[in-house]
Order: sequence, then structure tokens, then C-alpha cells
Amino acid sequence: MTDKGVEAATMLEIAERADVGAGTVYNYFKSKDELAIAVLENLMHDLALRIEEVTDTFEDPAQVYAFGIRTVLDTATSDLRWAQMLNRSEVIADAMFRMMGPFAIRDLRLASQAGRFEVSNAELVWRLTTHALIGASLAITTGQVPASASDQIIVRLLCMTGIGANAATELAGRPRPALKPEGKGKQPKT
Amino acid sequence: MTDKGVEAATMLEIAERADVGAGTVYNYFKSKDELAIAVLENLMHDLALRIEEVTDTFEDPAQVYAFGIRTVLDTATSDLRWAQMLNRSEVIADAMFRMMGPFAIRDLRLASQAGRFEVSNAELVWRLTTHALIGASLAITTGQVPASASDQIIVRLLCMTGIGANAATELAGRPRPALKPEGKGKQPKT
DNA sequence: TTTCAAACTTGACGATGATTCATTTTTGTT
DNA sequence: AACAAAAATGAATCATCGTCAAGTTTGAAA
Repeated sequence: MTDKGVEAATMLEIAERADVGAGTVYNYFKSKDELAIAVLENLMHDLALRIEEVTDTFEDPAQVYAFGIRTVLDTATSDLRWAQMLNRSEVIADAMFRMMGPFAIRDLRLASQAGRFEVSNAELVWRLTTHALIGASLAITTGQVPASASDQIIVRLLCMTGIGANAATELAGRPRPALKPEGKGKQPKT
Repeated sequence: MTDKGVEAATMLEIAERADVGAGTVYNYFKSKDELAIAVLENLMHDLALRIEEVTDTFEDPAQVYAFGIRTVLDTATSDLRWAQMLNRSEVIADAMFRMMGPFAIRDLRLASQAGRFEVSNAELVWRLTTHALIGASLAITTGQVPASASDQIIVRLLCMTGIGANAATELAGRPRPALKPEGKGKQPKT
């Protein structure tokens, strides 16, 4: 699925690659859709942990949030595995809401308490942000929006936290450390 | 499609309802997907015109924009025809971007020039807003978010225009006139 | 080591539904 | 009235998801 897209990957192909019979997949996933969701949850969860690893040392909770959404955008637009899953926005947005929500919502709340953001309903802001984020990623990978607009995208998403355009621009402009390479995470069982 | 959802409506059913043969539909639309897009474009276009009709008399361009996105949200969550099309978010967001974009982007620019908004890239803000709007509508129709959160949703979407949370709350709170009933619009030819 | 039930695997098959296309029908022009 | 172009038709094709009856493996108890 991450190779050729959810639609293009047939269940038979998937089974063959896994070296199992066509029906075996259905012992683990009720449907093709459920499998796609599991794949997405893995991608999301892994990335959330890798972000957490870096932002651990940040002082400003607003910056933690900003780094998080920026990294999601960058990953979704540069990692081919993500790009292949970007159709079916509603499914991927839902997976992002659930898997990265605990972190993002926590950061939104912390930043609000610190007076950096002005968010009364963090869950709602996060939900809107996931959809906008996926939409933006899709627009970039399909060439409708240049990748160079990433900064502006992040600024606008930060605006949703209630800080003004200026504060958002400053926050988005701060230097960002690099993520550590992938590979430490364990596969969750199914 | 607006009755039972895009997936649930088979091409045969559609053809039967239109009183034509199964193949005839393909003389007008290359594929089921293209038909769905045409349906969406109609819904979008009609609503855009109905909104325009009301906002014609508004003084404040910011209020025009606010009324527009509010009406889209309300329509998407209460009109069953819209609700049925809400899956396939990326397609509906794209249709909204294209069909309502000319109006929305114009209003964003006007409001910016008037010093009400702070938007440098209106097209981008509109694109993010369409995705968030569709996502929010979906969340409401699936019960993940209560319809009573509509106000907050609009406030947050207005925040993306760079005005702060307070100004957004004020703008979203203004009384809204009712749309005129449907039915005046002509069907665009295909 | 043997036995055996539970758990797992298998791949042929059924069902569904989008799309195609050779043929027929309609339309409108000379 | 003749005829070519355009439109309609629906049976047939094709692809793929998901099911299921039958076979295989596993591991614990005897």
C-alpha cells in the first residue's frame, strides 16, 4: 500500500508479498480498509514518537507544537510511503487525529496555559489542523501548491491557535533541529 | 449519489433513474468519479450563488467571508445531499476550492485590503480552509463533534485569516440573515 | 512419543459492479 | 426519401474483494 497506493495494491498482491495465501490476510484484518488504517496508524505512531524524542528538550510548548506540525507536513510531502496514502483523506486525517492527538492536544493545552496560544477547545483545533495538514500535503504532492509554500502553510495553521499572524510567522521561522533517523521503534502487534 | 452516497449508488441504478441504458451515462461522463465530481460542482456552484445573493448587501468584506464559510458548514451538515458526498474528502475539497474559490479568494483579498484580515496568500488560506471545513462537516455528521461546536469551528477558521482569536469570535458572533430558498439556479450543461 | 482439539492457512469460488463496444436507433441535413 | 453523423443500448467483459469448506500446524496433555 505504501508502495503503490491503497487502491492499486490488490489484496492478492499483498498476500503474495507477505508469503501467505489470499485468505490469510483476512484472519488479521477484517477488510482492506482496516488494513489500510492499520498501516496508517503505524506511520503516524512512529512519527509521533520520533517527534517526541526531539521536542523533549524544547522549552516553549508553542514551539513543540509548531515543530510537530511542521514535521508532519515535511514528512507527508517527502516520504513516498506517506504520499501514497494521501488519498482517502478522511481516513488518514482520522488516523492522525487519534494517533498524534494525545501529543498535539497536550501541547496545545500547555501552550495555552503558558499564555502562548489562545485555545479553549484543543481537540477541535487539532481536528481542524489534521484535515488542513493532510489537504496541504496532498496539494503539494499533486503539484497544486509549491513545496516552498510550506512555511506559509505552517504560519496559517499556527494562526488557528489564536495567536496573530505576526506571532505565528515568528514561531514558524525558528530554526528546527533534525529528526533522528527511523528504525528504533517496535512494531505494535495486531 | 446524493441519496445514498457515491459508493452505494451503482452506475446501473443511476442509469435506470435517468431512464437510459447502462452505457449511456458514459457518453456524458468518462467515469463514475467524473460524474461524482460533476454532482459536487453543481452543489458547490449553486450554493456559492445563493450566498452571493445575500452577501451582496454586506458592508464589511470580512463579514462576507465569515458568512460564506458559516453557510457552507451549516449546509454541509444539514443538507442530506451534501452529507452523502462527504466521504472522498479530497474530491469534495477540490471541488469546493475551484467552484467557491473565486468568491472566497476575492473576499479574503478585499478584507485584507480593508485592513480587516492579514492574508498574503489568499489562495493558500482558502485551500486550507476548504479542507478544514470538509473535515469539520464530516466530524459533525459522523457525530464525532457536536453540531453546537459550529461557532467555535468558524472562529478557528477565521483565525487563519490572521485576525486574533478575539476579533474572530466577534466576527463569528454577528447575526446572520437567512439564505433564500433554492430553485432559481439553472443547470450548467455538460 | 502419541493424540487431539484449537487455531491457523489456503486458494478456488461467488458476488458485485465499473466499463467497453458492436449493434441499433435517432437526429437532422441535403 | 436518403443517408451520414451522433447518440443510445445492454449484454458481455473484466477485475477484485471477501467467503468458506477443507486441509495443515501447533502445543499441551496423556
